[in-house]
Amino acid sequence: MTVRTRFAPSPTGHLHVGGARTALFSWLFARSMGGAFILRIEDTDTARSTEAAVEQIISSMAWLGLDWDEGPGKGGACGPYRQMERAGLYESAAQRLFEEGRAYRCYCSPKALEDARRAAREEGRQFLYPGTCREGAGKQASGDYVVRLRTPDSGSTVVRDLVRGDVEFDDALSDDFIIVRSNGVPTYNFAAAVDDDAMAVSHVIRGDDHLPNTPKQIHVIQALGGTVPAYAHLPLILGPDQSPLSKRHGSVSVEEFRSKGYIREAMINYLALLGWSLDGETTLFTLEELVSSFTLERVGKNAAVFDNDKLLWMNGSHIRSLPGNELAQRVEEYLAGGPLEGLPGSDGLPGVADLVPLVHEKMKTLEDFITLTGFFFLPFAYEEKALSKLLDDENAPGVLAAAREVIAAIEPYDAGGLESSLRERADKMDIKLGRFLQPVRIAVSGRTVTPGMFETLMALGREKSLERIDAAAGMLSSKG
RNA sequence: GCCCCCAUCGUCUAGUGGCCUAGGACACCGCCCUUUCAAGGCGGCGGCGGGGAUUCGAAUUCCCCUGGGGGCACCA
Repeated sequence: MTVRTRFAPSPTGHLHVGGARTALFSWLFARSMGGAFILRIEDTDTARSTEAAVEQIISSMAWLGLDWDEGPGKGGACGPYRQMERAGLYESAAQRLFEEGRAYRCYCSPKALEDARRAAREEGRQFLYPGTCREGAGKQASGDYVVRLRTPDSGSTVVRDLVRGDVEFDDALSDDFIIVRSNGVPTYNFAAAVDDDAMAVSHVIRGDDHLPNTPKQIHVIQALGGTVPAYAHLPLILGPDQSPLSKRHGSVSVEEFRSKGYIREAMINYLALLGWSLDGETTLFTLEELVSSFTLERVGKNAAVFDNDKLLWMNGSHIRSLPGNELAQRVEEYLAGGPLEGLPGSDGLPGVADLVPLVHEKMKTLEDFITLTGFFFLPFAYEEKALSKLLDDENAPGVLAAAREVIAAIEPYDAGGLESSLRERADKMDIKLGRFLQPVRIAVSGRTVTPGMFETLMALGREKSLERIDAAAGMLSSKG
């Protein structure tokens, strides 16, 4: 059997990390089985769906590297891949079911049903559509109607789930649900099932919240005479307080993480481990490694809390394993379009490629590049903490004067020479290197944390270094 | 209320009856390295929700309870 999976988001907002995780698992499964991955846009909720959201989702998926074999912008044998463009299919499917007596028209007013529902709730019992229009109601030829699927009154429907095992639902507890609204638009459970069948989806991989819907979809597919696919319901992703992850927990969209300087490798790796594990030992994976080791059998059943700390650590780890030139490229891309674009490297300033090697191992996000190296290309300013440390250091004036002398005199001006001469000078003054370098660091960068001092002095250049040291020394002496 | 799912360190998890005095990772705390900060190395803290049952033996099997979550729409 050919494996065909699909990711079917409804375009009502950005791609959420939960959705991304679902997409990733579907993608991984398809890729690992040599199957096809389909992207299908479920935009039947016309009130909430937007074109901008479609574009957002597509761009987030592309950024993550989750490419699809069939879908928007790609085409495919089972298209179109947007449900609103497939209206005819649902219509004819519903018509067929109606003609075969597997579905019927229901003329009950929404108001009457709502009242009955409320009454049932107040009495504490579950409301089930009573089947008022089930038999012979088609004769009633006037008024709005919806189409309902005739479902079994007894027996049970078993969902064969690859992560949960078999889950049994009592058919007596479900009713004849609506498959076509009075406005002619199909409902989710109908459209999704028709499409899964029409697109020959072999494995439906989706969030846990869809498990209770599954028997309905199975009923649709069976009524259609189709083949019921295998299902795999993934556990939910929770926020730190164990409630379902939502905006109030902070960043939840892939786009937000991207703009905060997270890289796709880390995002993918982290998401993969949210609900899946290889052996409990291996934590760092490349996309290729995930493809070769992913299996549905290793997907866990319990909901997982999204841990920003671990993601951050993992991002740093993946940044560190990027080749230097690749990281520089990512930083350039990250800066592109922002206020800093083109600033590093302009006007004799050190460029991104010059600076990246100095901070490569310190960066946890691409955004860190800016905080770590900003003093090279942004207008000089002291950090408050750094300034007070400089002011409090009684060695500062002497050290600055000595360092100035060394830096001004050294020939050639290189990191090795700088290091040995500065070390020698610190030695002579009987000051430990760390204490000696700190005032210089602050004078030159305005910060207490910088890349290695000698590399920093090199990247900044002799002239600028001296300039800043002189400014600091001047400030110190005028202050008394 | 009814139906369904889930339950190992704070978090992500390994674990499928003896290899578990429960392993790894993040976080946290020490120490080492060191030019600041990271990174790295070493060590530490910390967990099987509760009760029954099966068994020579349960984290692992079964039942109940508790807790958390999902669903019960002309939303998806």
